[in-house]
Amino acid sequence: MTELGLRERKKQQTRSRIRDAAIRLFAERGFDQVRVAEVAREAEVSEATVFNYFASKEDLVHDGMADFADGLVEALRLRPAGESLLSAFRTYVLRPHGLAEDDRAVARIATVARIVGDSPTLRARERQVFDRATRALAELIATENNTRADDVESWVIANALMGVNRALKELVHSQALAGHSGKRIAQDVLAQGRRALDILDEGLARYRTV
Amino acid sequence: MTELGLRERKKQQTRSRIRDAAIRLFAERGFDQVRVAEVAREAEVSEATVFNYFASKEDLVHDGMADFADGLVEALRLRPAGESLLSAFRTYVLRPHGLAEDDRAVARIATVARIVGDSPTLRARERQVFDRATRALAELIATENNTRADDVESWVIANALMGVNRALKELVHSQALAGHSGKRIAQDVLAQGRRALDILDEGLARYRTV
DNA sequence: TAGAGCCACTCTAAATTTAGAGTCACCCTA
DNA sequence: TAGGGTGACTCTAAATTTAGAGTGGCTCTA
Repeated sequence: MTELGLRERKKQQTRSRIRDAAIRLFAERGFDQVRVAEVAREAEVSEATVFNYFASKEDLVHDGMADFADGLVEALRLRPAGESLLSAFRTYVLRPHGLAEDDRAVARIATVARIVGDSPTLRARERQVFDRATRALAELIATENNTRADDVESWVIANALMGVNRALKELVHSQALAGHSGKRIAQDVLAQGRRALDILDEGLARYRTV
Repeated sequence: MTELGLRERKKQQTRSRIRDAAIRLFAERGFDQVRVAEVAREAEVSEATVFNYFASKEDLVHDGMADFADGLVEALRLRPAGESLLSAFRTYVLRPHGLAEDDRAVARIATVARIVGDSPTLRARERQVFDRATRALAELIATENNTRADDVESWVIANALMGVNRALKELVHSQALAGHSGKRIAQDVLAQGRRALDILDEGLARYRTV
């Protein structure tokens, strides 16, 4: 499809080499026991180049995590004119993500999940990433509704939506760690995603009497 | 031994990738049927980079040939003070070249020999390479003897020495093409080398009556 | 608590690679 | 024999990578 030029192709290769090397070393010895210089050496690249591609050591792992979190915000921001927020969210949550056909990706996810789980630094960073995305989402909603940026309603909605997104990510991680197949994980994500969407639709009234 | 830095290591890798790609393509389709742009594509490098490393398309093949020819000149130029030219030449001819332990190198030599044999352009270039080296050797000898650069004696000696060098190269090529082992080739080179040196020692007197 | 060491990260200049346009010799064909 | 196409090779500016010398926070130890 996308005929990439030589320059662009090499950049992708370099980025992959660095990230793969990092994940491999982190998985072996733990995030804090590996220096960035070692990642660079393993990837056959200078330390400066590592920082050209990743803003921080933590980003070597959370690379895609920020993209994942921002992905929701962008999908909602760019939804077709006239479509409701909740409808666009439904589409986004139920979209195909390719895990069913890619067990190697599942294995990578499991590895990353373990690395993150083992490192307080990385868990903190993950919260930060989601927090920032949630903030951005709240601002988007507030803007669309012409309300103040710190409007409580925007925050509640943003948290609810990002919460679902994050919960599904957690689901994928735990399933991947449990060694489940991509196919099964995809099924579970779909089922749990629908349940979450239903809850959002109905609101919390049903919990009032619990 | 030699701890090469990252930059130098990558340059060697790039040079190898280009040369290997070129040899592979030339062996498949012939020297004239392959464009430099294709070599570049196969080596995953821009065309400009190919010319950064090799002055001409022909040098993709004769890469080492010029080094080989110049190697003799340099070895003689840098010989220990006081050692005679012929003595240094003997040392050079009988030096270990590693072919006995490297049958992959022998295979590469055979491939290159076939490519060169099939291309008039490349055969002409090979003659040119040896011619230039012979010229340089003659000048070196003339300089050392304080004679004019076009002194006949220097030329005779230079041609004799380079002739041996070249004959041994031809021997290696034909043996490699015949599929002989590196070990056997090394033995033959040594034996024939000694014979050649003997002839140089004795002079041509023995042929006077033939 | 001062000092030493470690390590993530930054900065700068130099080296290398790339894209792209252009030159030139050669061959082929009308 | 003029004109068009091909392909080796050159040139320039911009992009990328590297070496190497910092900076600054943190921890450990005397």
